[in-house]
Amino acid sequence: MSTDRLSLIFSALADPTRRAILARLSEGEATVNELAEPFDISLPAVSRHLKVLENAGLISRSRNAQWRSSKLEAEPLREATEWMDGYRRFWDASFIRLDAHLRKIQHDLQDPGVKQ
Amino acid sequence: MSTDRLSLIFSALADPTRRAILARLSEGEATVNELAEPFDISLPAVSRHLKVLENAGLISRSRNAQWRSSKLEAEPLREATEWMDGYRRFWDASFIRLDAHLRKIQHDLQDPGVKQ
DNA sequence: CTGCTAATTAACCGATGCATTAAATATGCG
DNA sequence: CGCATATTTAATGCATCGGTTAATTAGCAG
Repeated sequence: MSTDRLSLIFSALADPTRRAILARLSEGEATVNELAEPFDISLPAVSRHLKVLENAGLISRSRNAQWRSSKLEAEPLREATEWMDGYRRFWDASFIRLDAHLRKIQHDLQDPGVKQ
Repeated sequence: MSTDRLSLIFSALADPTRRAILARLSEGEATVNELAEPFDISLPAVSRHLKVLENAGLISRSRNAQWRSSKLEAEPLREATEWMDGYRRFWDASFIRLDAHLRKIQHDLQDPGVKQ
């Protein structure tokens, strides 16, 4: 029960079919049938992938007659990126340089003016 | 079978305990016992979380006597962020403005110089 | 109302995930 | 060697996941 938001987002993204669906939706809204077309899985399976994406906030859906259109909602990706940014200094080259620089300054303050 | 790298990374990140372990490791290497301490789950459970993180490339491990030390490896976070960057224009305000700007330029080229 | 199309829900199934406890393995030390 | 500590593996249980087919719901068109 009570799964936190970030877990919902990451586990929604953990499935390749769902990521493919998001990729398709980045080109525009689509109905369930349209989304299902490229995959050789059944319609109910796609329908449940969409529910997972919706629960994670990654898509929203609207009804137009008997068609349900899905739309990409990228806010959760912002949240996930924000979380990862907390680790940026461990992998981003420019951040690593900044880190080293700050460490050097720190060092120089404690042990200033080494000649040569 | 043959799970792709991104899926491994995202599903490793989908568990709150594992994210907490990464957070702890961002402050420095730690042994299994040290990592287990804040949680009220068994040692074997922690051990398996570490295996998941290792399989995703998010940590590396070394042995020192009977202690196994885990170290954060952030490269997979770079990969995940890179994937998300493909969607940046959908959520990053400055990217959205850029998008609008580019669209305007495109429009002006086709329909130039509307006076006043 | 009937029938058609779109989509979801129900019922089921096998695989995987995450936890447990108990047993096994690895390493250093007296 | 024999023991203590650190960690992993084995065996097990239960819940969730991702798929299926069959049945149901929703909306429009005649």
